[in-house]
Amino acid sequence: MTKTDSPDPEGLMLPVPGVDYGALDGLLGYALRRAQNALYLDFYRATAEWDVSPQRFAALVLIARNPGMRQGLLGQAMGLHRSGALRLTDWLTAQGWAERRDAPDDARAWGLYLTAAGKRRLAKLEAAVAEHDRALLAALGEQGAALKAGLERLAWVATAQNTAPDNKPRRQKP
Amino acid sequence: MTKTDSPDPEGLMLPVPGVDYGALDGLLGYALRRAQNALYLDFYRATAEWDVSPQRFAALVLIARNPGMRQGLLGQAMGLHRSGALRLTDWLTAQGWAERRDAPDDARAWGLYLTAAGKRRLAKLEAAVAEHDRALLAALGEQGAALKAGLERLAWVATAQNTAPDNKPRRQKP
DNA sequence: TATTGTTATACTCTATAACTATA
DNA sequence: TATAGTTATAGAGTATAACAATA
Repeated sequence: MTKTDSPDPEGLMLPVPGVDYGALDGLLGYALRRAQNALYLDFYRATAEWDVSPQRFAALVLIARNPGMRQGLLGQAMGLHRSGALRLTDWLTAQGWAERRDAPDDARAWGLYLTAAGKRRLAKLEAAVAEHDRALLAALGEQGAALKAGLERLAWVATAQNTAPDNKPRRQKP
Repeated sequence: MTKTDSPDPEGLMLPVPGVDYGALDGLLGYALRRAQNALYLDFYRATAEWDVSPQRFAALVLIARNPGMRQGLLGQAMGLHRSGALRLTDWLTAQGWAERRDAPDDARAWGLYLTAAGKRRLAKLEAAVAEHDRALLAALGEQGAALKAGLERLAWVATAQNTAPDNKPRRQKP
């Protein structure tokens, strides 16, 4: 008789001893992917109690700081397609954390607002996330601030290459 | 009559003027996400001609550098579940770029190898990716090397927090 | 009993396309 | 004709669970 499979989450993109990573080890992009993978898992650990993904956390913050914002603007700020912003908003309203109200100046649009429950949830999440980030920066020491500045510059540089006038036609994401 | 929707890829996680990002702007994790988003789109632009995702590119490199490697080891190296490694391998073999051969020492396992076509495709991809990375590093100047080192340290630090003996139980990825 | 790989299934994320109502 | 949001659908990506063959 075979044992029932144990849960097998993995997800840790650790370098495996004995595996040759070839060109990957030299790539800035691969280092970035490894770091993002590790931070993603760490974010989940830090917020395990509240079960909210980084994306949904970001949406809560944006709606809280920009009450009445349009669904489409939320999508634009988060790099999402309209349909993605719709599903994200659906989820937040289903949790009872956000609500759609008619926009006064445009009958086609909604204004998004956090509910009282949403504000309470966000307050807990923000505390956990801030503590998590603080612990990371502390572990990195003085390298931390430089790293954050470097990442911001990298985002800018990569975007500039992507939107340069003379580059090849852009392909859709898969 | 309504116009047919034009394609609407978006995906650019640019800061939107007039939107207040609140706590997000201060978080290392959010800076990392923005950078990864920008680099991801830039990778696609640089490799548009060959239509291979970063993940599939990494799999090609790993199989090329570790001929005969097990499917499970590929998954482990890439942070994938067994079933994910299976689907990735299925896709690579369907393209005619990789093949499964019986492992000599274990009748349950496969050894993975690139085909001649797979090696040719990888050579083109590696050239494009290396050039892409070189351009990025050049744009970053002396900050580039420090950034890469910082990312590697960040991955290590976040993993250490995640696997520390006294932390809370880990939740599954969503 | 544990491991390798498979099959089947499901959920999330994100896209495309076509549609409605409004501007 | 363009925009805000919706619906329906599809494809990655990744997970769970149960299974067979082998170790």
